[in-house]
Formats: sequence, C-alpha cells, structure tokens
Amino acid sequence: MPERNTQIPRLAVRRLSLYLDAIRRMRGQGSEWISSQELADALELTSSTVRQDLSHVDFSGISKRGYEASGLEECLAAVLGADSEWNVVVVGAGNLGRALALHEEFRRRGFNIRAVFDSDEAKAGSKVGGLVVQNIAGLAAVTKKHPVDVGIIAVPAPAAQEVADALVKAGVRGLLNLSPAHVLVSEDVAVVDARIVESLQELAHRLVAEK
Amino acid sequence: MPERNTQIPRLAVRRLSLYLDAIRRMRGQGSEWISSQELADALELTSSTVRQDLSHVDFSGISKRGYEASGLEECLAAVLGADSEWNVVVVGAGNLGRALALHEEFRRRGFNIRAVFDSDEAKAGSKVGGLVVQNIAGLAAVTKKHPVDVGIIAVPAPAAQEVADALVKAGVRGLLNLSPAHVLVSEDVAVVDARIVESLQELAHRLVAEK
DNA sequence: TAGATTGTTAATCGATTAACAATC
DNA sequence: TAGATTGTTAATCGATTAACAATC
Repeated sequence: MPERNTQIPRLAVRRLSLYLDAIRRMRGQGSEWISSQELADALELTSSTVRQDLSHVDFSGISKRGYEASGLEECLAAVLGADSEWNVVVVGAGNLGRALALHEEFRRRGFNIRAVFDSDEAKAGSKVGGLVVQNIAGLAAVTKKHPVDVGIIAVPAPAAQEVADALVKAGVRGLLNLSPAHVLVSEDVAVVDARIVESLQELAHRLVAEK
Repeated sequence: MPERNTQIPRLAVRRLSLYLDAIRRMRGQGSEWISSQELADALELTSSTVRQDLSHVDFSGISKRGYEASGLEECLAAVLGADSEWNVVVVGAGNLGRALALHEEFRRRGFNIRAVFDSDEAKAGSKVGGLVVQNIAGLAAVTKKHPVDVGIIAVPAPAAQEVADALVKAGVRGLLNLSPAHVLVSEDVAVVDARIVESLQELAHRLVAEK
C-alpha cells in the first residue's frame, strides 16, 4: 500500500520507476533479496539515495538482508500504477506517432493504445497496426465512450498547444508531450515533456564544450 | 562567444535550449527585443531563473529593453552547438528507430542521420528513407570513414548495454539512450537518457496518486 | 555473537527565487 | 527625467549524501 498523505518528490518517482525495472531484471536472474547498495550499483546512485527514495513507499527492508524482491516489486508497481492498465490515445500519425502507437514496450507495461488521431484528412482512414487513424475532430466522441487516461502529443511544435487543449477539453488528465513546444494546461492536468530534441541538443552542447 | 571556463549547470543547459526555441518563435512573430519576463512567461518560469541562466552565456541585455533577439539567438545557438551540423547514427531499426531516422525535426536542427543499424539479419538491406539498414557489425567501418558525433540507441532494454559498448568502441562520444535500461560508459562519453517509458509511468503515478 | 544493512537525522550541496542597486 | 529591466548577491528551498544508532 503506497503512502497516501505525503507526496513523493518528482525525481524520486522517476527513480522508483528505474528501481522497479532493475528489480524485475534481478528477479529474473534469481535474486530474492536486493540491497539498497545493489540497486545503487545498477543505476550509478548512492545507497543513501535509494534508501531515501524507498522511505517514501510503505515497504520495509530487513537489516542485513535488504528488501524482499517480490514484495518490493509489488509495492513499487502499486505506487507507480504499473500494476494497472491504462488507456492511451496518440495524436499525430506521423513517423513518431505511428512508432509509438506500435511500440510493444508500452503495451507490455499496461499502456494500451486505443486510438490514433491526425488532423490531416489524407491520413485519416490509414491503418496503424490494428487501428484506423481518425480525424482529430472525433476525439471527444471517443473519450466519451471510453475514458482515456493519457494522451500522447506527437505533432509538430506549432500544433502542440491546440492538441493539448483538445485533449484536456475531451477530459484527458495526463499528457505526454513529445513535441519541443511548451504547452500550458490547467493545473489539474499532468504534463510530462519528453524533450527528445532538447536531449540531442544537450549532447551537442557537451560535445561543443569538450573541445 | 560562449563562456568556456565555467561549465553551465545541466538543468540550465536544458533551458537554454528552450529559450533558443522560444526566441526563434518570437522573432518569427516580429520581436526584435525580448525580456527575461517574456521568456519566463512563455515557459512558465520566473524571470529570475531566466536571467540566472543567461548569465552563463556571454551576451548582455540592456536595461529597459531586454535582450536583442537575433544576437541572443546566435549566442545560444553557438553555446548549444545548434549552429553546427552533427553526424548521427541510429542503432535499432524497429518502429522507434525508423521513426527517429526519418524525423524531420532532427535534420532541421542539424542532426543528420548518416546510417541505421540493426542486429537482425532480416532487417539488414531494408530501406529507411534514403538509407539502407546495415548490420551492426559494420558500425566501426562506418565511423572510421566518417566521424560520428551521436549514436541513438533504439533497441530493446536487454540489448542497450552492448549497443552502447559497440558505439563507444567505434569512437562515438555522445549517446542518446531511448531504451529504459541504464547504460554504463566511460566518463569521457556523454549519455542522455530519453526515459520515455518512465515519463509514461510518471503520468500513471500522478493519476494513481490523484485518486 | 558479530557484522551487515536498514531507516532516519543532520549536513552538504545545488538550484531557484527574491531583492535591489546599477543603468539605459 | 522617470521608469523598466538587467545583472548579481543573498536568501530560500529542495535534493543528495554522510553518518550512525537500531536491529536482524
């Protein structure tokens, strides 16, 4: 059962996700007990950071042994919603949007792509895996029929804000923004920016600075 | 001319990239002078943060007017390497790898995809845009002929480390890791993790926590 | 038991924000 | 000139790390 009253720091949440992955991998290799030091080594963190992070979830380790792997996995999965199924729509049926809609890793983790939208009439009707690309105008009708948890914004920067507005208006409360644009939303909506272009630019900066 | 002696904090570098984008957009709308407050408003930051960040680059604003837009754009582009052309290879010719290889936004920003690799013999020979997918074994030969600045890791998590090793061995000094795995590299190599899956998981967490 | 590892407090470090003199 | 905005210092805030008593 996750702690409900205190909210977990954003950066800690990110790491909990990494711990969950690492624990699953270690369990696959036969580990039944995992120490904060082992997790730290796998992710290049300090054991202190790991223990601080885990103090935010309601699962206790045991002195001398560490954390019982399957219990911690279950607890982290619950805190992160990784034990649930999520309904996701992708807006933008370009290369990136189609790739994400087909991304096996998402489905494996419970993120189920239910629909793909595009504003381009020429794209409407084309297939992405088992789904038919729909005109963005049909978004509200879809969310009305089946609640959508997350909307992935995979359109060029200039269109990102209007797509965000449309998703929010349709009742979607979680947005993953893959465009480089900053989108403004009301505060009851969660936005995470993927910042792929900025990541490349950060690499370029480091390569420039190195010289 | 960028400051060379003091290194810019990682989070500030990320924001410089956002400022550059915002400035270009504002210039496109006719702005010739831009204040720290305008940039802050566009990105939901404080003007104080913007001024602190800009103090890391060698470009002065002017009291009462703000920053001269074209000059600041040029300066930020230089600091970030956004005024250069970069040679990029993609490893992994799955949905995501192919999408990134074809991503127009990258080319527009000077990140030129020079080759696409995959370990799957069945994929070798297939086309991705104008490029032919090559077997990963040919990586070193390619980097020997033309220096590669950045390698994009677009393979499933279990293969990420060996791909990173291969890229580093081939002399690539910047890695963009799109897999959820943590990769270990020597310290003269820059790695940026895209963390797309973790971003979705963070959204799921917020939706769980909200209830 | 002896020793390893947790959980937690306190210290450190770094990033953000506030404040304001300088100045155009 | 008067007022707006920078550049920078100091204060605050938050995140990471160190340290260690508790304990299995």
